[in-house]
Amino acid sequence: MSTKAERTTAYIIETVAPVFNKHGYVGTSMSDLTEATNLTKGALYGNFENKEALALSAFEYNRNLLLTAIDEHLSVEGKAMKKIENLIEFYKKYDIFTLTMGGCPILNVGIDAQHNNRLLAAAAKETIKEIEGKIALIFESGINNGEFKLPVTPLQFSKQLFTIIQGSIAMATLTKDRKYLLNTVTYLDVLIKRELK
Amino acid sequence: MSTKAERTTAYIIETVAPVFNKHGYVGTSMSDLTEATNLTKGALYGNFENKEALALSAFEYNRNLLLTAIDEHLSVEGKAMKKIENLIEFYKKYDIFTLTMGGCPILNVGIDAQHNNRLLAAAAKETIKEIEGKIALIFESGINNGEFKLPVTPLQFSKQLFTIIQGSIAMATLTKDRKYLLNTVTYLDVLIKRELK
DNA sequence: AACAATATATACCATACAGTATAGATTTTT
DNA sequence: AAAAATCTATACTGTATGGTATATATTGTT
Repeated sequence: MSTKAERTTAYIIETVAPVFNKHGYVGTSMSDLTEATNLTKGALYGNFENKEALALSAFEYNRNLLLTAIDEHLSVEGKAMKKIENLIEFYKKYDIFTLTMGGCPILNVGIDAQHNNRLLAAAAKETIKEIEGKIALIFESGINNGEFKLPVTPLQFSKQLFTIIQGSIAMATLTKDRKYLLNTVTYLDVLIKRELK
Repeated sequence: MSTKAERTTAYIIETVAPVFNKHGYVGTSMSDLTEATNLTKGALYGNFENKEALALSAFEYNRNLLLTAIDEHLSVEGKAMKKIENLIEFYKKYDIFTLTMGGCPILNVGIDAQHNNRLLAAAAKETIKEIEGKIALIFESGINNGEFKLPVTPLQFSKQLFTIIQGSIAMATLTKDRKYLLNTVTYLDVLIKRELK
């Protein structure tokens, strides 16, 4: 069983993660965090070196939630195409999935940190690379199984797929209209099946 | 000819716009702005009511630069398809276009302001609507001229087109890799020609 | 149960923040 | 060129910021 201190650290990260994700690194103050956690500065600074360390842990937490969800949807039984379809279904409801964390962490943190925090910006970039890699692996297996052929390399196809997904996430976020997710991600489904021969 | 005060106001907006666009509303301090403009607080507060008014004017300035560029590319001589192609060419070099303003104002301001400033968030949303409307008009004219047919309404097609464009802008920004713009926007070109029959 | 180790609360620091009052400088108008 | 209007610099609010020192509680260990 975990120690009290470990559970407190975990509690802080969980509680703080949506606050950072919503309001950004500079937009989140230490008092925002003491308020959210109902802890004092002493507790926060006892468990984390500074605000930046907190923000990095918070992003890592959200990132792990996302990567785990993606892994789950990609590890469904069946052919490669089935796995991709399952991932697309996940992204149709991505707004609901990211509701508790306060929006897409890649987009929010990545854009927010761009000119404000190198480490956070790098972490967001790295997460994109990981997701693209995961999707590319599925396409690769589909090719190796003779399931389909791709017009470009698996990684390139994965990048373009994820670009369209990220576009619909951005648009749904910016306009507060989930139809962008539904429509464009649905279109993506049609698109892929037409492209894979 | 314009008065000195008007020119100062214009100078402030121009100078301040990229700062706000890069660092966001909360991430930009009044002293950042006095530094950038080489003016004092007195000058800034003499010309603008407060920080929010400055940020709104700054966004409006960037937004106008963008809308003007889009208008220019859509008003090229020729058929509707030619206009769309011209717009796509513009977005291939969008990173260069937005270099001086410090990135895409819609994405930066829209995401940054999401949970920090209602007016800015609404302004970004409104700008998206305007752009989608402009593109939809071109598709509409193409249909009316008998140039092509669309599988969905002009506005819906425009929305999906812009979603993919905004996706490649987001990805290019987050990864600092302009290939996302080149590749996905190029793919978009192929896609449209296949879709329009 | 007593002790050592650790975690948290309180009070505080220097600095930075948005915003203001006012005096002096510069335009604009007459 | 003088007067009125306007713009800008300076000096100053009060408050909030991230971070720290230290005393007090709370845990974990023996």
